[in-house]
Amino acid sequence: MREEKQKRLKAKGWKVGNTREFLGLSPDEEAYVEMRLRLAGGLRKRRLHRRMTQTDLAKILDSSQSRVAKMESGDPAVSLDLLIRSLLALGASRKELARIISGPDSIPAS
Amino acid sequence: MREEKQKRLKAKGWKVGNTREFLGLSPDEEAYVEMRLRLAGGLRKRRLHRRMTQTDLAKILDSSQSRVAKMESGDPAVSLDLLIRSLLALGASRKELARIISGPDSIPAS
DNA sequence: CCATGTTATGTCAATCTTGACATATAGCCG
DNA sequence: CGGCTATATGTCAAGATTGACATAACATGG
Repeated sequence: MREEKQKRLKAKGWKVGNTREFLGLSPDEEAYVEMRLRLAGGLRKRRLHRRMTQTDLAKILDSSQSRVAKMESGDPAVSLDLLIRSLLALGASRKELARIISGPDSIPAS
Repeated sequence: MREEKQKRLKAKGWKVGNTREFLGLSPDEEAYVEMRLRLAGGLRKRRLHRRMTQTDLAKILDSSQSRVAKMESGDPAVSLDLLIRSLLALGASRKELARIISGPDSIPAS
C-alpha cells in the first residue's frame, strides 16, 4: 500500500535471494509476500504431483508457459488473483487454499 | 479462466442477488466467487469492529471511500489482491485470512 | 422539511496485469 | 558434441484494475 514502499518493492521486484522481511517490510507487507510465495510453491507442488509440464498447465489455464513459470517463481508481476485461480483450476478447494496460505501444506491424499 | 465464462461473468458482473452457483458456475469458479464474498464480508466485519467509516479505512489504504465500498460489496471490478492487502493492512494475519477463506470466521478476540 | 454523516454507484485516465511470443538456460540421452 | 524437452526471462500491445471524483441513496437527528 503505502505508495512509497510499493515503489521500492516494484523497483527491486523483491527478487532478493530466497526472500524475507529484513528488507524493511512492514508486518503486513511481509505477510503479503510470504503468502505469494506459499501460493507459488503450492502451485508448483500440485502441478508436479500431477506430472504436468508448465505447458500442460498453461493449456488448462488458457495461459502460456512463460506465465506459469512466472507464477511459480513468485514473480511480483503476477497477481494473487491469477495464482489463486490457477490453484482452484488445479482442483484445490477453499479449505486447501487456506491450508496453503496458513500452514506447512502437503498434498491432501490423492 | 475459460475465456468464455470469464466474459459471461464480466458481462453480468455476477451481481445477482445474494449470489450463488446455480448460474452455471464450474466448481472452481464457484469457489472463487465464494472466496471473494468471504473476504469482502471479512473486511466489512473488521472495519466495523474497529468502528471505522469506509473513509477512515480508505485513508489507511491510501485508497478512496468508493473503492472500499466496492470491495465490501464484492464488486467484480475489485481484485483479490486489493481485498487481501486491505485485510492485511487491517492487521489480519495469514492464519486469520485462511480462516476467513475456509471457515465461518469470527473476529479472533480483540 | 433540512442538515449531516455514511455508504453506493458510475466514470475515467493512469497504471498494472495479461497472454503471446522470442529467446535463453538447464538437464538428459545418445 | 548435437538434439530434445522443460523451465526461465524479457518484451509488448491489449485488456483489467486503480484512486479520484461526482453524485446519488440512505439513515438519523433536529
